[in-house]
Amino acid sequence: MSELKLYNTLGRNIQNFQSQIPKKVGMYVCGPTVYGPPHLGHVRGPIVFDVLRRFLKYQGYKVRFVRNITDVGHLVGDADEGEDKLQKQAKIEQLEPMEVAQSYTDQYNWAMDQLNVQRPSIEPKASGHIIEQIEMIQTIMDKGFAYEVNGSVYFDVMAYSIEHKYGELSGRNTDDLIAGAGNESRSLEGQDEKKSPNDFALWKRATPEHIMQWTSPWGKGYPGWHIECSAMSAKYLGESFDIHGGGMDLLFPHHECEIAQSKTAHNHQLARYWVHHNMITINGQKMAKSLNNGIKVTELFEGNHSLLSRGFGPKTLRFFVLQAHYRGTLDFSEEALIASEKGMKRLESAIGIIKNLKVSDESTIEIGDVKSAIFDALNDDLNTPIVIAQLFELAKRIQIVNDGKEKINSVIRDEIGQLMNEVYNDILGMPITSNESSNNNLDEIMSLVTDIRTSAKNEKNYALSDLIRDRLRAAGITLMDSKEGTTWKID
RNA sequence: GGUCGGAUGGCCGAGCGGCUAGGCAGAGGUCUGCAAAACCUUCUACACCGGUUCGAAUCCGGUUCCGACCUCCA
Repeated sequence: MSELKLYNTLGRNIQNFQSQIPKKVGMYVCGPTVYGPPHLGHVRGPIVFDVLRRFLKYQGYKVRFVRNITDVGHLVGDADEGEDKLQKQAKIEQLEPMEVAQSYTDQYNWAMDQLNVQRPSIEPKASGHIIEQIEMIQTIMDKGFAYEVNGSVYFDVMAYSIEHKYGELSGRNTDDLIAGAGNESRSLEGQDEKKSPNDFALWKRATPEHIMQWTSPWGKGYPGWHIECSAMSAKYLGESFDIHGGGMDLLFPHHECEIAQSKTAHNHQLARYWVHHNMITINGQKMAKSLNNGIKVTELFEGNHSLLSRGFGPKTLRFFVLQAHYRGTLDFSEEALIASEKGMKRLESAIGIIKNLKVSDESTIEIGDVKSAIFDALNDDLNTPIVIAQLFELAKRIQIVNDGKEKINSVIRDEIGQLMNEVYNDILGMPITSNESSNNNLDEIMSLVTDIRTSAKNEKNYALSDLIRDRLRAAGITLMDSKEGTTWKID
């Protein structure tokens, strides 16, 4: 089997993956800011990194997967004038800020469970790591890379730039940033306190009405936008670890700042592989809270949205996401979702007939080529669309055998079953639903009903047979007639 | 304005020098009392203009359009 290769944003090329410690991987992924219900945009990253995590595990790695919860709240855009997001929501809802954060955290985790995204090994909260963040800020200050002004602490990008390259990840240079900064009118709070427009806050002085604030060596305040990830990743994964993941929109400034903070505090690189997934777009535009074009996960599941005529299951959403490569944008539409859903069902119906395939002594089909194509694709920067295409190829071969055009022996049949299970279920994280009903009573009843209908059909009493079919359909059960008899499924 | 990505058939999406994925939709067919489902077969592409090459969707240059980031965001 070939080696895993990943596109590393740090270096902007495909690189062979090698873990720092043999057979162990430390992985940090930026989690949600819990100030609103989960929407479609929140979904792609977790699914992508879940597949990466599952694939690493499949290859025998022990993975420690850390995904944070940002519950401290950051400054919001122009309309909200420096008010803490969580505080703002709290006022609206008349709740404790932590109650709001907890509620959205629960909603987020519920959505992740629905999507079959495995829970992180550790899910640290920013609010629970204020001490670690303060300590890290202090270290950065002690080393001369940060300064205090009026109870706020800023990172000194100029001082950092003497020995380091601020912009190594995002490909920006500080001059361009300054040129760009003056371009539009952005009157961020505290801009004038900074030595350079490039400097970013490590600690922010809190105004009295700020609910979420903590005591620090610089007075009451709250941590800056980027320090939590640096502090918490170091605590749980070490000062240098293997993979740091996140959305492309976090590349700058968030990840760039994390690198600067960690390099100055710890004297070595933060993560060795930076993996960024692209956005889900809607009508070609990214979906974001700030653009107000988001579809909530619950709206998608329930079909309760102007762009949807009905609901779509979490599995469909997961399949939809995995049908595109993680580094490209993925354009959302109901039409595309329907396409994924139908394809997924077709694939799964093929999976469902594997165990019923008639075996011969010999096999006229092989699957070695498909198997190697699948693992080559996974190793090639996690090319899940090709993996899925190969699974369809496998489905095709299953059907050909089922139609009696080719033969299969029990060895190959079991191999197909195992491959499907490993790839589709274990690695892609698509749970294979069993066709067998867990309800024996229902089986008995349906068996009776279909028998009645079959005898009605035999007597050419089509009025009765169609009535049964229509009534069952209304109840959510679809009957399918074939030569072998009538089968049924619950929609 | 700066930095970085894109433009593939009706839609979603792979591919990254020759073998021209895959899914959905469309068309035809098998099956069927009729349906549905399932299965089989099949038609539509590489934004535009040059160049390199025996050969380009794929490499190079230019043009047009689109997006992301530079301000919280997955």
